[in-house]
Order: sequence, then structure tokens, then C-alpha cells
Amino acid sequence: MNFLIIDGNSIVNRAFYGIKLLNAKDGHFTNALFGFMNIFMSLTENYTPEAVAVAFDVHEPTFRHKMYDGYKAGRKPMPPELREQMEPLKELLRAYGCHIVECPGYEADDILGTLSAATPAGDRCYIATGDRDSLQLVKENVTVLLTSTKMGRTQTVEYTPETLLEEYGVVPSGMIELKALQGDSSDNIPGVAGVGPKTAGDLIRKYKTIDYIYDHIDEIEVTAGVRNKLIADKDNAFFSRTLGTICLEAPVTTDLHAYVLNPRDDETLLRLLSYHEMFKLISRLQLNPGAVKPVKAEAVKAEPSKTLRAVTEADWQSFAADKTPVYLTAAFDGGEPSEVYFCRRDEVLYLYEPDFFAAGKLLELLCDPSVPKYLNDAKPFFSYAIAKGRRVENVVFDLSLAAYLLDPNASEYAVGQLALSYRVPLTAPAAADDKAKAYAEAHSDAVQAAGAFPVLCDRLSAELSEREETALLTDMEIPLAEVLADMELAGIRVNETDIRAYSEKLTALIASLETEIHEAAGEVFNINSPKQLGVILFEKLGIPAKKKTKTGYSTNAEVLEALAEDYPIVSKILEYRTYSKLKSTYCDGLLAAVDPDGRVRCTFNQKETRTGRLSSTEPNLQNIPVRTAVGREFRKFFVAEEGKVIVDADYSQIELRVLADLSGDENMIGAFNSGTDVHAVTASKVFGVPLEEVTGELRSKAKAVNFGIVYGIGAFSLSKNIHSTRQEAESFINAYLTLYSGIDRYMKECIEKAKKLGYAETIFHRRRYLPELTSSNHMIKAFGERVARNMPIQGTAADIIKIAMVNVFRRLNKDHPEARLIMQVHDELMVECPEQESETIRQLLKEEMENAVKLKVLLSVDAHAGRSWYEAKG
DNA sequence: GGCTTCACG
DNA sequence: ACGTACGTGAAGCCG
Repeated sequence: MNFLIIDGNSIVNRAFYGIKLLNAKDGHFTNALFGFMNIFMSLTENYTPEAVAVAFDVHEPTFRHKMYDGYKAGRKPMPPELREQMEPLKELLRAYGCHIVECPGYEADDILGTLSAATPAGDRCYIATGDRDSLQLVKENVTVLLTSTKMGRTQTVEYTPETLLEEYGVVPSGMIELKALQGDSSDNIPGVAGVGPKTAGDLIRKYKTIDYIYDHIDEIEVTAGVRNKLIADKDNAFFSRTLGTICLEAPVTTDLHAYVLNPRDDETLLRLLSYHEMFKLISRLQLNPGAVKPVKAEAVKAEPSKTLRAVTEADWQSFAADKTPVYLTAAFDGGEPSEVYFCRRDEVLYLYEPDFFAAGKLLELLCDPSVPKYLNDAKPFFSYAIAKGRRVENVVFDLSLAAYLLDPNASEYAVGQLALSYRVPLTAPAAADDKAKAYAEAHSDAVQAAGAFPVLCDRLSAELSEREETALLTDMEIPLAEVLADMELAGIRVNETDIRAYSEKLTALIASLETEIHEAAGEVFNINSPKQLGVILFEKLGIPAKKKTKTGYSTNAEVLEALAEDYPIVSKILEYRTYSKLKSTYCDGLLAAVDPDGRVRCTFNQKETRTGRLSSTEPNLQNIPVRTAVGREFRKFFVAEEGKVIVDADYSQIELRVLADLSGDENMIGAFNSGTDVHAVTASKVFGVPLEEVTGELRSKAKAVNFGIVYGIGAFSLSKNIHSTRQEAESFINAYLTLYSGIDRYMKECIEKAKKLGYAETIFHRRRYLPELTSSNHMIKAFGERVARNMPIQGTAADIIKIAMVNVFRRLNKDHPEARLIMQVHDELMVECPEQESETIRQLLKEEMENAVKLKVLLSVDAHAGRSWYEAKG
């Protein structure tokens, strides 16, 4: 029989410290559970134990504590983030069928020792631990599996008497002897002062035991120094041996049969794993979600058994005639729906005949304003209709958007995933006929998800309305999804030939810089490798290194700029970096994304950021260079199509204006309403200088403080940013917060409120949960506090431009069919329109953006038209 | 796949 | 004692 004994405390510690803190939706920590279960799974899979015991310490003074108070005194107490995971871990292990072994007065080690010693010769015992202490327990039939985490991956090394002899040159009991001499700082075992692993190893290999060494202390071959140390600490040596010896007689059941795995309780296991959001493990264990009972009893009633069948002609007629809501999910392939499900209380209907699409029945239904639709991911439905010159009407719910609003921290919003996190049972519907049966076999996951879809919609809809976020979904995010669909289809025209020419120019520039850099360095190396570059600069050339990263020297722009004046090679490297970035990310990256019609189309992700902003991918069109003159040139490649212009409009200081509104600070509101430059006004007041005497330098310092405030400023970072001392930065911040005392008060309230509620929110009730605020780690908590201050500002600004986008889209559709919204860059919108409409559209944009919401300060928008993005930026 | 760097708001 | 301003995405290197 294979008997697996796990050192629970040791493994859970490795797991906890080896994996960054993970949170479930409600904020409870799961990283230790995650790591432990991963190790546990690979152990059971590799060693197929019939019996499993997991040993834990009981937190009481132990046998060995009583003997020696210093023992383990140096150990840190368990952090609360780990402590809260201990009971859930035991629950999980019990559900798996493991036996938890705890013994008051004894350490987990002692349990490992006792059980392994009691394993009959005919059985094989494996001890899994992260602690080298247990190596003394190795025997012919006892193997220690030492797990360690290297590079984020767990490795297991097997220790048998043979491998022990190879690595340490001693027999298992020799491990105790070694410890007696060298001690163990982590366990506060003193050993012999001045004797380390090397001396101890030599002695024990030669003489085996400390008994022998001390019995023959005058004869052993050592230097006089070592001999004296041994003599001086003789008592400590024997004492350490006692401390280091694992007890083999803990009062626990030693009959192996008592530890044979219990039958796995799949239902409990699935419930627990879903709660902890360990979905990978659920599939690894092949737990059938259909077997789970929902948490609430009423959910059972609400969920009649379902049947699966194909959509019939009669269904189509009833959809249109009934005018009752349809619950619709679909997969899309190349913009066309590929797998479509109509989901009802007691039925899942699937579409399988391509004729239905050809006949346009689905499209007609989508475009029928009298039929309300519950969709999963509305954007591709909108795109599908727009591409056919139609519009989807009456979308009342979007499950994935609802899920995003409920928790923007989550990374996935697939229906199956949501069913697990919101505890909606996933059951396979019964096939109505043989065709349906075949269909179900080929699409089992999608069919199950479709079955859960209506209940999920209802549940999330109820949750949203409880939180007063329904309007956010129906009036902001769902209409926005259509706007984004339209923008994605529109794309933006780029001048492909010019980019290609520019790319080649860059290639030549880069090549010549490369040669110069290699010459200056005296060798050829990869300039793109920060590692190699660091070695060249800071070792070979002896340039003083300022900053380090986790993996070596930092070579970022901030560091290099400080060195550029003194070392020509450094400024060449900066230049090289600029051009390579421009070439690889922008020229080549963009060229790879140009469609045959000369336009690039990004994807706007509506469910990505934790603040409510959008993000853009493949390509990212929200980070096209603008800050430097060289980079800005690149915007000349983004152009309007023949006969059209680009109109670009951006909010001026929207985040600061939002802050003025949120805080209600009279001074800040006044600064904006006076119509003058806020940064200058801030400088004038903070530095006590008349407005007309504010220099560029003072203004830019004030600007940095204004920005910093929005991000949750610290004196250290501000000082770095404005190249001044920390003290000076500190005094600026203090002066600022005295002047704008309303902001000071508001920021404090923000944190209080977030701590009380567990989340931060925008003025439109968009939430971001902040489990970081409950962390005992200062860094994490401080981060949570900065986010509590920043999210309402960044998020409200994001809400405002979303409202503006929806309003602009509606007006363009109604009055300017040839004008099209094509881009959003957080505080900036871009429209492409016929040249002669340019002024009308410029004003329309300005008007809609400035009037999207009414705040305590006015919103201000700059708008310009031009042939290219460069020109339109004004 | 993680890390570093750098582009944007 | 520790690290140090919020939110993103892409490219390149390296274990």
C-alpha cells in the first residue's frame, strides 16, 4: 500500500509565500488553497496513495516548547491572510477524503515521524514537505518528497537513503547529528557556535555521531580552533540534537488502515471549489457541475428540468408574435453567428440549419423592436447587424456586461464561468430526439451554459438593481456596446506606403546607431537585452549603476537620462530605444494590422479595466505616440479617407474637474470657473506668487502636484517627478492640501468610505471592490488606499465620455449619416466626416461632450479638424 | 510565461 | 523596515 503523509503546515506555507495573493470575488484569499491543492494534486497523481494523512500543528505550546522556550521563538506569527485559509483548506481535504491529523502538544513533524516510523516494511511511505528537517525520517520504505518553488513552479525532489548519502554523505540519522553541530537558525537550534554546514559535514561524514566525537574529542582530526569550539559548546551540541530529533511516538493512531482515503464527496468538493473559484481544479478533477445542488432552495424550484431540441418554424413565428423576451446566446465566427441558442425556462433550442441564417430570420428577430432581448455578449450581435446595414433593437440585458459591472476585478465573463461563481447549476438538458442527442454530444459545454443562461440573467439583473446599477447597464454600457461595434467596423485609414517608407528609414537609423553603440562598447551585444546592456554599461564600462530591478541592473529611460550627459554611449542607446520602439511596435505592428481596404480596426474591450475605462487591442490605438515631437510625427500616417476630414475633440483636465466636483472644494471649483489655466492658478496660490508672475517652472511643478493628487500622491514620487528634494515635495503637498482643504477632506472620506463598504464607486455607481484594504501587508493596503482615491475620479471621467459617445453616436446616426465616430482615447473622441461638415461636427462633438453631465464645474472641450490625426490634434 | 521597457491617458 | 502615483497593451528577452 502507498501511504502519503503531508506536512500540512510546511506545504501551505510554501504555497502561500510562493504565489501572489489571489482573491475570490467577495475578497476572501485563495492563494494558499490554490498552491496547496496544485501540489496535492500532483502528489496524488504521481504516487497514487491509497492512504493519505495530512498533519497540522495545533497552536498550543508543544512538547518541545516546554523543554526550551527559545525554540521557534524567532518564527513570525501566521499572517491573517494565511490564517483565514487554514480551515477552508482542511474542509477541502476532508471533502477529498483525506484524514487530517492534529495532535495537541505535538508538531506536524512529530506526526510525520510517528506515522512514517509505524509504516510496516511491506508498505511504502511518502512524506511530502518543504522542510529539510524531515530528511532524518528517510528509511528503506520511507521516501521524503521535498517540494520547493523555483521560478513560480513547484519542484519535487525524492530523498531515499541513497540520495541522502550522495548529497550529504550521511545516513538518515546523520541528519540529526549534522544539526546538532551546525544548528538551525529558523528553528532557533543553537548548534555549536562557529561550526557551519561545511565543518559539520566533514565531522559527521568521518565520525558519524557526536557521541563518538565527544568521546574521542582529543583524538579526532580537527584544527585546534574547531576543537575548542566543540568543547566550549558541548552542552549545546547535545541539547541541539535533542531539539532537532523528531519525535516518533506522538499519540496518534498508527494503524495505516485508519488513513485509507474516504470516498470523495464530489458535491461538497465542487461547492467548495466553486466558492474559491478554483475552476481549473474542477475540470482537473472532472467534477460534474450538474451534480451540484444550488445554494438556495428556491433556486431548485426556479429551475425545472430542461429539454434540448432544434428550433422549428413554429418557434420562429411564436418569437415574433409573442413579443416576450428571448434569451439568446451565440458564438460568432468571422462576424457571422455560428452556434445559436434560444434559452427558456424549460427548454434549450438550438439552431443548426444554415438556411435560417440565409433566410435572415435571426437578423429579423434581432432587429424587431417589439421583442426584448437578453443577450450574453451584445457587441458581436450589434456588429453582425451593422455589417448587414441593420440595427439590433431592444436589447434589455447583457449578461457579460452585467457581470463586469458587478465585479470588474474578474478576468473572465463566460457563461459557464459565471454559472460556477454565481452558483447556478449547470445541467445537461435532456435531448428531445436523436438529432438533439447527437447535437448535445458535440456541444455539451455550450448547451449546458445555454441552460443556465436565463437564470443567470435574472439573478445578475436582481443583483444589479439592488446596487442601483441597472441604469449603468441599460443606459450606458449596452448602448455603448453598439457604438463600439460601429467604431470597430469603421476603423481608421492609414497611409500604408508612407509607413513602410518610414519603417525602412528607421531600419537604417537603427543599424547605424547599433554599430556606433557596439563600437563604443568595444564588443557586439544585443542592445535589446536589458541584461546584456546592464553588464556592458555597469560592469564593462564601469558606469555607476543607480537602480536595480529584481533581476539585475535597471536600464530604463529614467536611469539612462541621468547618465546621458556624461556618457555619449548612453544617449545613443536612448536614441536607439526610441527608434526601435517606433519601428517594432508602431510601424511594423501597425502594418501587420492593416486590412485590405487600407484601414486598421482595433478591438475595444469594454470589460477589461477595473475603473470603467475602455482598452484597445490588436492593435492598441490608444497609445499612439504624441508626447515627443519625433513620436508625434507618426500621427500623420492616420488620415481621413478622400474627401473627408478627421475631427478630434478632447476634454481639458477632465479628471481634475471631476475631482473638483466630487470634493466640492470651493477653491478648485473657483480655479476652473475663472476660466484661466488651473495649473497656473494652483501655482500662484500654492507658491504665493501673483498669477502673472507664475513662471513655466512653477506651473509645471503645480501641474505635477495636480496629477499626483489624482493618483494618491506620495512625497517620494513627487520629488522624483519634479526633480526636487523629498522635503520640498512634502511642503508642496502640504501647501496644496491646505489651499484645497476640501480635496484633503474628500480624499480622507474616500478611504473611510471604501473601507466601510469594501468598494470604491463613481458618481454613476460603478463599483470596484478593494480587498486590498483588508490586507495586513502595508504595501498592499497603501495601494488599496490610493486606488480608493483614484478610482472614483478615473472611473467617473470614463463614465462621462461613455455618455458622450452614446449621445454623439445617436446624433450622428440621426442627422449626419456620412459622419462616423471612429476612435476613443480616454478623454478624446475622433469622428471622420465629409469635409464640408467639418465645422458642424466640430461643434456637435464639443456640445455633446461638454454637456454629457452637469457637474459643479463646467466641462471644456478642444476640438479641431484636419486631414490627419496629427493635424486634427490642433 | 514572467520580467523589463516604453507608448498612451 | 520597506518601497514608493492611477489605469492600460505590445514587443523582446530569457529561463
